[in-house]
Amino acid sequence: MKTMSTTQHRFWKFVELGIDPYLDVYRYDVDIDVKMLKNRYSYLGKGEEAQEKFSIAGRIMGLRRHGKIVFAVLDDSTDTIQLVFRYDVLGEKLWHVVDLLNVGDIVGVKGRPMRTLRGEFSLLVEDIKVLSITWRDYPEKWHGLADIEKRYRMRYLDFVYNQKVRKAMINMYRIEKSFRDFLDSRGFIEIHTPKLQPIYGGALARPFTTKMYALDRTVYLSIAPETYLKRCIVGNFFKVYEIAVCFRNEDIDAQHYPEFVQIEIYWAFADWNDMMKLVEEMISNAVKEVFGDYVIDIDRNGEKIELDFKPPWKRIPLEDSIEEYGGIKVKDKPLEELLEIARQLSIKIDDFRRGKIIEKIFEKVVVPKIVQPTFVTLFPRDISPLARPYRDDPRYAERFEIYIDRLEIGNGYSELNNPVVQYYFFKKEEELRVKYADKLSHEVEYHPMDKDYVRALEYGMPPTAGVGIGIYRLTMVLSGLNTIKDVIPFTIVEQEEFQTIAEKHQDIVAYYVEKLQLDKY
RNA sequence: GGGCCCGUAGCUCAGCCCGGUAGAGCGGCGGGCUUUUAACCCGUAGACCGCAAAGGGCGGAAGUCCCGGGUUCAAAUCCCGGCGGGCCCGCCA
Repeated sequence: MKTMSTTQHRFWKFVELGIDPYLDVYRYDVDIDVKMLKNRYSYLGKGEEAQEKFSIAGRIMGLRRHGKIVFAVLDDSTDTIQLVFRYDVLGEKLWHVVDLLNVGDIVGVKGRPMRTLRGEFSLLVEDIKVLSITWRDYPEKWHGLADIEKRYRMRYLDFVYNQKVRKAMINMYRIEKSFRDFLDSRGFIEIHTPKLQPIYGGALARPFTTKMYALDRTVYLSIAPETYLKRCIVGNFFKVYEIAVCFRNEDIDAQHYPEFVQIEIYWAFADWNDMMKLVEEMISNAVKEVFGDYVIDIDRNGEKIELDFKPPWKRIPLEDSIEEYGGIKVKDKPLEELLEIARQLSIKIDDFRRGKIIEKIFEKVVVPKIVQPTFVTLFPRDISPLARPYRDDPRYAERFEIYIDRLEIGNGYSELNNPVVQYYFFKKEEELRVKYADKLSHEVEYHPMDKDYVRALEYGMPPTAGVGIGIYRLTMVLSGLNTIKDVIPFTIVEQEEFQTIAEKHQDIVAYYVEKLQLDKY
């Protein structure tokens, strides 16, 4: 808003006209949405008007004033439509209202569908009701809201202005719905696991800690639902999943955010191969449902990418991929040679497990080259403490990761159901933690010992396959967005100093205190 | 944790390198225009503070160009520190 030293606030002009939406208007009868209206009257020719009247409501996104005719753009969240306000149609009184409109105001309008001489489908407005006003100026129409800081600070404006972000929100909802429908049709049920846990686990990450006053103890925010969903398997829920919020106290970048959503699926009597089939079917099915085809075109910062989700996806063992994509042989190489390869690739190694080094090399030379949906299989056993050793060679785990457009989207394996080996792996993880603790402080994470989980396995877990798929990352890839924060509805920003309208305009505060008798009741 | 970049009117930005009274477009306000599509044309206020206000006012102040210091006759501009945001690297998906 303007500073009020030279101008009366627009609000008072509405009051003069006898309009105060906060006092007068509590609802508005909408009888069609813009998308449907446009479809129904697509046949209208230039200059033609329909006879039926419709009421629609939404936000004014543009105003073009031409004297006794005004064109506006209304966004009702399904689509936008041009409104035509004509003096001769509206009459003196309503014309004053149109005169006061600003971009950002919320209105309900009633009128007849028409097509202008220039061919623009419109609503010829016969009645208008102001449902809410904006007290702040909206961004410039051409650039919209471009400042990145403001976009995250005022995400509601980002939603209004940035179609790609808006679409991503809808895409994400539809993908999740598609996953749920798909799993439901196969007999899976969703179970919500605790977000507050006494022992964190199911992934290797630094947790958030918080205080639970009821029990006077420290608890961890869930870093993954895995160990609880597998307890469900032990509990004879043989097909379970959860679309779970996970918290990991790590840094933020274009691919990571401390709070994120993933779907984890556990399927008893199946192994990793079954799970890969399920995953490629589930994701490709969702892509087809949401985007209409298995093959989709992505615009990533002007770079055109075609992604083909039609099953089956490429499968390649991790060590083979390093050779295929990077021309480097790592299979059966001694540790010293692996370290030398890492050094030449200028990879900093501070965790000297063989598998970790191979994984690093993989991330450096292979990941930036995988564009089409791909399963990378056979991960080193020593960095997979919850996975089952590969049946043909115990140096590997029956584990796969899903890569799409150079991003790790998911991770799955034949679940380790042997409580004795599970305990042994946890013990090893503990030792690693101790070994590197003083050297690296918080830099390297290991899976903590979880005896309660081991006991659950001791009651007998069937052979089971599991997978986790990052919903934000998948949505980000499918929406052509470059940073994960763009698909997260609201991200954290530091507090900022600013004044509210009430702080700036005591006269308006006084008006409402009087009108609503706020000081009396 | 390390490196780099950005912060100027409600919005989008220029000005900074090379110090000399703070700019444009959009938006606002006033006027014109009954078929526009970032409409157009004319005029105008607006960057900090205070006071007035049924109507576009009055006054202060060389003064917050994110904030605080410094250099200088003079700082939006140069230097140092901080705050906020972004990008890259390390770590987690």
